[in-house]
Amino acid sequence: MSLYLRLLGEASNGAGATVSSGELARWGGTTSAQVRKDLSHFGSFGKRGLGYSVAELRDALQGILGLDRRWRVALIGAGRIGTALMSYHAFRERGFEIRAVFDADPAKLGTVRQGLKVRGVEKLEEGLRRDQIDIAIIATPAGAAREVAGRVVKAGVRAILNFAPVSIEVPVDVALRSVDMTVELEGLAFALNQGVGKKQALSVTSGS
Amino acid sequence: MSLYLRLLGEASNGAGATVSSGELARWGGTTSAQVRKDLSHFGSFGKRGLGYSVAELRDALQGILGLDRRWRVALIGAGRIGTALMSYHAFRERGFEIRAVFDADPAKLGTVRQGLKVRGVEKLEEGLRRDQIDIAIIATPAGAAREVAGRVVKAGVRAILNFAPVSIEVPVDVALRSVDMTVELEGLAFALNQGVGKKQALSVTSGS
DNA sequence: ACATGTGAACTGCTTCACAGCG
DNA sequence: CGCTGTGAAGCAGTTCACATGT
Repeated sequence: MSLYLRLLGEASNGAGATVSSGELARWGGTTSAQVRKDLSHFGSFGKRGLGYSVAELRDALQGILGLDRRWRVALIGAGRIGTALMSYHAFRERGFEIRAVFDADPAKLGTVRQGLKVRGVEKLEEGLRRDQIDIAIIATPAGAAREVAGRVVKAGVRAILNFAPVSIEVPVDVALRSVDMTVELEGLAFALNQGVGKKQALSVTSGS
Repeated sequence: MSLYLRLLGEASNGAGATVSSGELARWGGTTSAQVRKDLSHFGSFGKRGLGYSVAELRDALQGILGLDRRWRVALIGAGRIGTALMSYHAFRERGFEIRAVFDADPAKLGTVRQGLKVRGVEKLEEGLRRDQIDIAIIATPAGAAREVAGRVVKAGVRAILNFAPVSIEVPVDVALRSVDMTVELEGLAFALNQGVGKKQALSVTSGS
């Protein structure tokens, strides 16, 4: 749960050098037992009677989540969402470096955005391999997403973040995450329709 | 699960007028029993020995998900992500209309983007109420997200879609969804770190 | 005394298996 | 005969409760 890592980052400002499972729980909207189970699954980081050292726990989580190294990311699709992602500083801060950008539109080919030259999709496989890309972000129109995903997988990339509003199938040895804003909005509409505000609530967040 | 609705939309091109639970399952990456359970939870839409009528099921799901009406959406934050969302046609197609845009930057105040005039955040509460906003999308920098969320809730909006990379707390009678791209990438990094490609896979999608 | 770490009970969801209807 | 709808079994993840260590 990379959520904890974020919580720690927020907590380190002003809070003491130690946090209890209860504090983390209140912050994260869960229970203290939940927090302890989650963390204990990876090892024993806490000190009994005290809690968890913020700094220690943060370092441990960074190691577990693989944030102690840099990841090479390719962005496929330089449309509205793609360009927004290029300038999303939170990525770089967390060790995710966008090293390559591809697009099918010849008009965009060769243009430089955020210091990155847009390459043609026909050079996708070659580029992914040459730049040793770890993670591919698909920000193409829905129609192109499936084909792109297939090519990305064939080129040997084993992690895909999909922003296109289509379901994508990948081999079991490829990690896939989909961010579908329409689905999220529909979830909210559903909640409102069921009568949030009457007695029941809905609060969903995706975790690691 | 609004995922089914999307699948139906994709299936309606070319496929027959009827689908079996097995077909939906393969498309959605689950099992036939799962599909039947999910759908049966809201009623009996299928015909035994045949399957589900694509058109009938789609209409039923639209009703359940509240997509038979239009939802009034406000966008708070007209930065990179915000502007990308404004031109995201999939929203409008699904009945989500962005009716108001707010931003704190005086330079953007009054400018028109995608046919929407940017208003100052100080008029947030007034605007939300006047335009009878159903859903607020928070696309502000991380630092401002919490304050904005609080004001939105106080103004009576009961559904929030948060794009800022911070955890937000809302009363139980407010529906909240968070789209955190950094968390998604971290999830992928974690999967790669654990050795996807060895024997285990990770495939996560958020549903309704 | 305080807060972790963990076995035990529990809850909710997924899978199985089959009766029933077209 | 095929596929749905659903009770029953199985499983994973959460909550409870307490023993243990500082």
